[in-house]
Amino acid sequence: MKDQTQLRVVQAAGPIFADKGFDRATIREICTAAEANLASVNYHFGDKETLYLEAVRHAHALKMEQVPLSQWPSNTPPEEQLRFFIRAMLSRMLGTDELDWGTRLLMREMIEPTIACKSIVEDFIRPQLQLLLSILDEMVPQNISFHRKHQMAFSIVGQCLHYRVAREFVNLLIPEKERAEHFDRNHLVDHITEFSLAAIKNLPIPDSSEKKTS
Amino acid sequence: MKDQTQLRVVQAAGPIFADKGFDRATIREICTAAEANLASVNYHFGDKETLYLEAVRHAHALKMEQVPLSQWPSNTPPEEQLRFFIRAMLSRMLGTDELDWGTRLLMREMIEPTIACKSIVEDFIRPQLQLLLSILDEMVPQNISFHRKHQMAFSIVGQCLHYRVAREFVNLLIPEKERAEHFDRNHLVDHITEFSLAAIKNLPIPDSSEKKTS
DNA sequence: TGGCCTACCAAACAATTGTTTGATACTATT
DNA sequence: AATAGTATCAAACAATTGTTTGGTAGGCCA
Repeated sequence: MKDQTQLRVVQAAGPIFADKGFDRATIREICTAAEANLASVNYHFGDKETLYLEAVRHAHALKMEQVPLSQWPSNTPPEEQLRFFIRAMLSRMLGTDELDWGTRLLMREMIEPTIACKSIVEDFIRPQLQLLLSILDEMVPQNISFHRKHQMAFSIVGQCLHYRVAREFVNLLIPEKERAEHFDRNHLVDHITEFSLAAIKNLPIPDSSEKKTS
Repeated sequence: MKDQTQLRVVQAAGPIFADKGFDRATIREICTAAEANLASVNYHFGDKETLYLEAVRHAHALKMEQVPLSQWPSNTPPEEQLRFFIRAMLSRMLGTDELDWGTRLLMREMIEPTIACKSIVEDFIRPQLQLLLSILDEMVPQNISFHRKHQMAFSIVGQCLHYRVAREFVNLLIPEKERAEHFDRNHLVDHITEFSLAAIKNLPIPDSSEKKTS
């Protein structure tokens, strides 16, 4: 049977799309990397855009199978669950540059959404959000509203996201030495966890009354 | 004197680069928008890339003059200063789509830094960070360390950044109605401010001892 | 006036890139 | 064995795009 060139092409396309973007990535480069003929993209996928879509879905499927959502004992206290969650999310985002092209693809979808965006959110993002919400559920009053729980969740996610999205800015803002010493993954997990826990536990709980909006 | 075509080109280039990116934006489109000849880019700027740089610098200069950093009475309590700061930052990020191309350019620089990145950080980002740090200074113990203050600042910035970077994801995750009602600018300012204040005021202050890192 | 420089323009150029084509080997089916 | 279908390939194609060119108009100065 043929040498699975279709598969080789998708696999080669992922990293290339990830770090050069849709436009800068050329079919020629992808096919060369996949050791496939130039025409194989149009033969197997129709055009460049559907190859991109397929590559994103492939990356997404990979992430799903290699990063299981939750895996802690069922009796883990919610505070520790949150720490685990944050650790996992930060790990995914700050992945060493070898194999984090999946995340890079995701970032691109964020600021320049394509058709792949919707399925990514439903299959990949939403389950994570649900998990985070269920952790929060054990720490906040039962009667808290939908949107407040979501706002808290986004506050936590945002803190993690920052170190990926604004990574280059952080590098320029924080001196090398300081960064190596206090902004590595472990310290960031600790900080974000404690910052968030302190916030969650001391947040005022006015749910029905409107708040001052200056 | 000539019709300032050089200026017209930079001005036209900004929005186009912002929403199509460097590659998708064509010199022809820019020149058409600027009502300038196709050759003017190469005549006035040398090549496409330096035009891009000039456009970014131009956008950046505009932002600087139209969004003054702080303007609150000197006796404003730090809690309210923080609220103002967050409001200003969110406003800049969620700007109505007409004139927020400056921010869009910034986003692109974040995830795909060019040579313009460094000067943007120094002239635009760092002053904002300094201002935020000075606000925090009035709310945290004096002896708190450099990196912990910066981590707090990043936690605040990250929460705001999230709603811009992951905007499309939020739109898909939160139903339209809910979003219009509880995720508009005013409500987000309130939430982020209170979340951050609760965190800041209740954060443990272990500065010398290492923390658990699971 | 006559030269000189700058700004501008229409047209052409050269390189890249996505896509198509026609042929060839190979497999499976009848 | 003959046929049909699939996968692969080298080469060509067509469109786009950044860049260059040669020329024109007009201001400025000697």
